[in-house]
Amino acid sequence: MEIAKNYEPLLAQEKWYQHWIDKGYFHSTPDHREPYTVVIPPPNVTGVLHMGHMLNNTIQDVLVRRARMLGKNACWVPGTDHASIATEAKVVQKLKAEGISKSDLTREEFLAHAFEWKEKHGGIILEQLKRLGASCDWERTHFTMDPEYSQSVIQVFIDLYQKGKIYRGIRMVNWDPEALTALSDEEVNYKEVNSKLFYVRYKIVGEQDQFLTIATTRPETILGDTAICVHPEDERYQKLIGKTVLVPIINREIPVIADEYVDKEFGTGCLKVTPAHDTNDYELGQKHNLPSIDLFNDNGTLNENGAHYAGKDRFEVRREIEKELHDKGYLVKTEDIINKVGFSERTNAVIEPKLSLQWFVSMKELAQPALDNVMNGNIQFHPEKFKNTYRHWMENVKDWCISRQLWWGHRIPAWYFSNLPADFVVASTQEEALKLASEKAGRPISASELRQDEDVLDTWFSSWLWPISVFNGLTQPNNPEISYYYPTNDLVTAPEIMFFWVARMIIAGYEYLGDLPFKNVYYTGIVRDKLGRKMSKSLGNSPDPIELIEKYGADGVRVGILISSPAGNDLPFDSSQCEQGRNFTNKIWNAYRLVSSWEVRVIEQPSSSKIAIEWFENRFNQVLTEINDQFDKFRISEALMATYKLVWDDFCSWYLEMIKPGYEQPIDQITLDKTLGFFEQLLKILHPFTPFVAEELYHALKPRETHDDIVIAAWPEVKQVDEAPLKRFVYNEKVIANIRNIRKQNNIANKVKLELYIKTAASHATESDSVIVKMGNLSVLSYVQEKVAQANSFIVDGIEFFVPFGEAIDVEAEKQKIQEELNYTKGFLKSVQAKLTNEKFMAGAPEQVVTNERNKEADALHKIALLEAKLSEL
RNA sequence: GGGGGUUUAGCUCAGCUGGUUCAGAGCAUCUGCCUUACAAGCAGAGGGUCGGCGGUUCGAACCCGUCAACCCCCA
Repeated sequence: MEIAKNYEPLLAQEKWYQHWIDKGYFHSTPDHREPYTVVIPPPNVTGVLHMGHMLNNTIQDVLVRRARMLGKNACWVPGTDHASIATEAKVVQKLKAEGISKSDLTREEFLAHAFEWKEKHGGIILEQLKRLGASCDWERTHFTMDPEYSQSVIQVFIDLYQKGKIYRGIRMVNWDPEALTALSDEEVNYKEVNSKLFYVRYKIVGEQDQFLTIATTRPETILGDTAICVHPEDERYQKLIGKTVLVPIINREIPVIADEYVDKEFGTGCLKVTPAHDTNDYELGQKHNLPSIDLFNDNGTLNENGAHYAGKDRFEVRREIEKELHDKGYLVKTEDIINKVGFSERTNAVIEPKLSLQWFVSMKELAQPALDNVMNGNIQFHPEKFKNTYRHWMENVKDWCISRQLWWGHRIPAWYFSNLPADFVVASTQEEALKLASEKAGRPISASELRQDEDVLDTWFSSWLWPISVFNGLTQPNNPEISYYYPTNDLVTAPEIMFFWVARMIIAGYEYLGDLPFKNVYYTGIVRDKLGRKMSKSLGNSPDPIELIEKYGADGVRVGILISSPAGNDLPFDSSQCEQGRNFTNKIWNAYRLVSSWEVRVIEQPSSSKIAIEWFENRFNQVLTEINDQFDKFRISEALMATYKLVWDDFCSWYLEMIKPGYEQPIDQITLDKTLGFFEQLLKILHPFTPFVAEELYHALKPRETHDDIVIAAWPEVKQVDEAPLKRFVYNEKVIANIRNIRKQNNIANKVKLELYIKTAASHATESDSVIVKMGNLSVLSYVQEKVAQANSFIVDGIEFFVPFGEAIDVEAEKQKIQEELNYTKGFLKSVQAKLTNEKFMAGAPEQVVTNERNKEADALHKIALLEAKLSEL
């Protein structure tokens, strides 16, 4: 049968993925085997597959597939995250396009639209992951708003509330005036922007025409000022401390206070304090008992405290107030300045620090075990350097604002029974809330009096339970699944969400199961384009992963992604890497074509084949040891590179060439069987990286029993390595490379057979001769006592080799070549002898090192003698 | 402003406790080959003051100091 010259991946991909699913190979149930569990970082339901997912999930799949072959009960749990803000924004947008405004809908109606949207789009990424070959247990697909999952989220809220770890309070929060919700600190991106620094003067009360000048980037908040602050040691302002000044425009009187917080060097050294609108000012206000004057409405417009600016947007006010300050003589000057401004991660609106009544998790105590168990290595980070960042954050952890003014998410289970802030209870059902409320109020509370909190919980407040709740570990404590699969083994994720997610999962793990959620965290880098820019939809610089798969095959893309992405390092991605991956799969395919074309006949096994087999067997085990080691250290790209070179260089370029019969010549049974065996072993170690071509060829090699598939085949065992054949082979390689060089330098075609004479004692090992004859394409290989005249020559391991000249010779070129080598060797000898005559070296260096230097000296002397003799003969 | 990291070939990166060929790999480049598995290939070659300077040592890519550039996190 004619086999295609190039591997066509698409058919194989569809066929084998379906086959794996049909056989249930990815489905796991607890059994006697050691579990190997990975939970997927659940992608947003809003998302489509991007290169970051490709990298992340390829790594997970490689780990999972290898674990499965190692005989573990591998379970990779997939799922999606409801992504409160992002999804709500998408749904609002979609409704808007249909002419529906969110405010026209009831909560229930809106949620109906949202669920409909989720059903339609929420599974797209998971479907795309199948194209990549992801071996997830699809029967276990979870969603963070599934009923039982939601139940666990509410349960945790209630539990933490009862433990006093959740509280409700007025705090400064990051307010997104566009999404109209509070955000956690982690959802704010600080970016440098060009701003103006406004120098504004405030009249000092009780002085004639005396002013104090402050500098601010936010003149629109002046109306909310409640103090001016200076540094207590700032000589310029000593006499002002304790006096009062008038806020421009509205002439409200405010005190001048002193605090070391103020930077004397910045601006004028006078800081205006607006406790309601700046986090640091808020803290100053707390410390000095200053009132807070809230200036803004939720949507970023000014409220009635904004005087004649009420109702106008904060940025519009900034422009207008500049003019007014100027016209009225308050504005001293403006300067250009670059400062950092917080933007909402979701809407990109400028964040407004705002005093707001929100729900918080008190973090300090909860975080302690999570910090300790990473620092002591119970949970390992790869690469380890991320422990530093982690520690820093955990040691300075702040309370976590978990309420969001949204509808899409888990509704906060707090129920109010009056308008007083303290009149609420926390309960999982209305029924229970009624009971508790009645108790708390000391009177019967009716259902109509009870009102549930309108807000939902931060999405991360549900995803921090992911490794637990996908096994229903909270709703059904100690059930067989959670007992078996938890703790999970490896988590693969991006360092960007170390705090959002990783740290909090660890916290939840210790708080709720008293144990770590995973043993290893592998941090991937960011996928960047050729110019080093992060790949993003808005830049349009990201290739479509599905198109890549269609162009290069899933295996090719997997290799392309992994080939240069060490843990924690960014991956500068270029599709040429996928080309390399595709070429690699094609190479494997063609190796199979070669092997499959051979015809067996009863003939004697050539000794070159015997040697090749002995060598490759040991080589394979040597490299397999290395590959296993790389995997154990999570050095995935290096494991891939070692595999790549073993297949391409060792197996294809050397082994197959050594055993390859001549054109239309048969092969002997032993060699063929051994070769097929090697091929099968290679396919197995290739399988985690290139599962499709591996499965395809595994079945092409020979007919298989029903359940004999590579996806569940056993990972090869490492066998004892015999160093001797490996060493001999290095010698062979050198000799063959020299012969090839002579061909190259003298333009001798590969077809022309050469003669090789070796000057050495007869005792020299000759078992490799057949390999050298074959690979060097020699007509003669013979041992001689004397030098051969009129020949190209080279030296390997102190032995001289001669290849007689053909008709054309170039004595001068040959002389020059020898001279160059002679010069180099003499220089080398000199440096070695410098060490050996250095008394301090001889006294200080260990014996082994000195012996090595002595050997180097002897080798060099011998070589110099040979080269000089050669030179004189020419 | 505080903390962390990085700097080795054109690109992406290895180089474990300083000591055998330690200056490496893959890709890219160049040269020669359409050799009968594969031109998505074969066989070769070139390319680096290991960021700069100083120090410790018999010996430094590796240890110390310092300067510079870049990146990340936190404020």
